[in-house]
Amino acid sequence: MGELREPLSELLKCGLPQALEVMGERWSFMILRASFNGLHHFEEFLSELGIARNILSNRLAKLVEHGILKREPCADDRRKIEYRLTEKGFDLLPAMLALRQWGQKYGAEFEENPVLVDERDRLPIGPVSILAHDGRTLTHEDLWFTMRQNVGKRPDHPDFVALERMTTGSVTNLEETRKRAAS
Amino acid sequence: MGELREPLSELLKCGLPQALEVMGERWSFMILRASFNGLHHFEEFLSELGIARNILSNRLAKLVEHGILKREPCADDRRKIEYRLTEKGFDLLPAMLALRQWGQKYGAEFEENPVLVDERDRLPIGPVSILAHDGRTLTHEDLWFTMRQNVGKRPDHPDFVALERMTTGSVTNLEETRKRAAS
DNA sequence: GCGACCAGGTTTCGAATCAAAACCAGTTGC
DNA sequence: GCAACTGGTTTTGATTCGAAACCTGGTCGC
Repeated sequence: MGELREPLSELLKCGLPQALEVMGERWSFMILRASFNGLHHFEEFLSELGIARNILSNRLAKLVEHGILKREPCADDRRKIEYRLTEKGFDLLPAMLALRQWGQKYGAEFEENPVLVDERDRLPIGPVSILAHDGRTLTHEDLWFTMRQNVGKRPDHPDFVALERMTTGSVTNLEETRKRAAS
Repeated sequence: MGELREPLSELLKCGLPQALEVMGERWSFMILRASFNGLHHFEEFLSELGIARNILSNRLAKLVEHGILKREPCADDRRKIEYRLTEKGFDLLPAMLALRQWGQKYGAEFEENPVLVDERDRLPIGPVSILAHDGRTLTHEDLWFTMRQNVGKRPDHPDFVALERMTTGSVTNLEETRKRAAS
């Protein structure tokens, strides 16, 4: 009962630490944004971002090392190196846009220009969203943690073990649930 | 024509720098995650995260200063302070989940447990997604930059000024567009 | 081919940030 | 009143950051 809380916290080893290992460092997201904006060369990043030379060198190396960018010599001018997003890099777009939209919403000195639109109808994109498996958009109030073996089961299912409401951390476990089911 | 590229880059002052001002610092996202997991007290964060005392103190102060957490003395025990997410803090959930899912997808030593499910059917949530205004999910290939005044206009519209494909940075401008429209 | 120049780094060194540990100040339980 | 607990601050070294100088190929003009 009481011991559910603690193990649950302990078990919450999610992907966040791994994500932050690279992207948590200063400039990583700004370099990523520049890549998404079509920049490919060292000197372009350098002048666009106003980052120190050695730090840029270091970050690009780390992003390459982690497979977010790929580094290849330019065919036509072998002085130049091209840094391009990999599939893994492209997959960071939702995270970057979510951060960006949040910063825009609350940092907002002025409205942004240019604006991101979708190809189909040229209207601004909507907010980056958390979707259920069937496409409904969810908020933090809709989210719960549960053990893998409980997926899809109602909390009064006999095999149910534990469930925790995200954010509040209020726990529903077998005993409590049985009581509620019986009453 | 050629001068479009440069001003576009210059103008891309998006919300990202403002977002990173707070959330770009080490531990900020981990503290946020802990808050979403229902932790509220200094010593809880301390033992859960393994962060240094002074750094935690500093980060909590900054998160409060930026309105992501609110700090209030506990009613029943005035030694304790409660740190709770504000609306602005809750709005970081998509960004945090997107990062987390990305880290899970590529860092994945083992499958995560517990898992996030939605209240309705207890099935695992889907990937955090970029949505068009009408709810279609978009990828980076669907995204373009355009000036605010062009929103909703086709590129062959007479008032159209400039448009840039995200990622590749290939530019469509008035002259090119007219040519294509005429041919 | 040769010297000037350019892209992309590395090195050096002072400034800022991080982390571990010790210390400090209100509250509370007894 | 006194020990223990919560949430800090201070101090001191280790790590990281940033500005500027230097280095090493590749390219270009001629």
